[in-house]
Amino acid sequence: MPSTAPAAAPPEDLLRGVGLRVTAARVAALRAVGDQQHATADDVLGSVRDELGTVSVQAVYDVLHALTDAHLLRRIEPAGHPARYERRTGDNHHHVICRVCGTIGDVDCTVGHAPCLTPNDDHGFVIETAEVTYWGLCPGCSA
Amino acid sequence: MPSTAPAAAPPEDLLRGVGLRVTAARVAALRAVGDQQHATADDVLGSVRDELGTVSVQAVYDVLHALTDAHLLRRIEPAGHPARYERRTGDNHHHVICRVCGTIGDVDCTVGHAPCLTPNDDHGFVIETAEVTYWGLCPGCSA
DNA sequence: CACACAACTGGAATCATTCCAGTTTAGGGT
DNA sequence: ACCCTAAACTGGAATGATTCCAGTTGTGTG
Repeated sequence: MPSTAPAAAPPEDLLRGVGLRVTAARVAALRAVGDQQHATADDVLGSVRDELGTVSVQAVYDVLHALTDAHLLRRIEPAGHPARYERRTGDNHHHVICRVCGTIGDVDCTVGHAPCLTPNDDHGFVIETAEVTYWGLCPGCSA
Repeated sequence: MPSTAPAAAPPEDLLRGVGLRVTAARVAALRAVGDQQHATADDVLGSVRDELGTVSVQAVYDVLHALTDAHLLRRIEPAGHPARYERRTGDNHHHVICRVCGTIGDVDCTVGHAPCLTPNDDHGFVIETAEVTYWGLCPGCSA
């Protein structure tokens, strides 16, 4: 058995698996992001409130931070848009973003794999990750 | 003679070259970003005020937008940081950013060139640009 | 089953940026 | 040279996303 539960596992198990307390807000948030990939904090707030009634704004931000720190979620911050959260973590994938409507799609690393991970001149930086964002128009907006 | 003035040309000529009115604020902002590559709006505001005395916050944002729209500046928006502006435009270069201090370095496109420009699965998007950001630690912060 | 600390509440604050209505100014036209 | 109009700038208020804070609640360990 793997030490980390698969993403399909029940939210409760995912939380215990990374040593986080199981709370209603966390379970609901995890499910919300599962249902709506690339959800904003506000989207999550909406879903969680639908499910639990009242939840504070702060709780949602706290939850999203805790889950992101535990690598159960990944945060992406497209220029000019509020942060978005997704369940696919740890697989170095990238994103296509529509300039018009902001729709986001997942893109697996291109040409071979991880081609952009090593810049020619790294300025002496110790590089941890390379993030690729494709900007363009989604099928709907290009019509 | 080329239709676009080289970046080394006096700010006044650059502005006329793209059909923008020559104003003190624009000239000063252009010089400020030339002096301090990857400057924030606030940095530019500081420099411009040093040079001209009083300038409104709004004027600096207006100027930065006008210059960016005219491709005399390029705006970069690193996740979790205020926007930054640079003079190198039109050459599809990328950036290394220090997770600790936020220092930014320019990186020419890597392996061969433009390797990440075409994703395998583009989700039907019409892709305009690919943006690569390397996250890591700068020489100072990795010590 | 109690208790300590993690998580949550609600309200105010912050930061970068934008909106707005009124004033000034660059530069083409006479 | 100087008018005049659209473009640029002023200053103050507003916005949206996110965070800070002090007090309350709840999870799960001992």
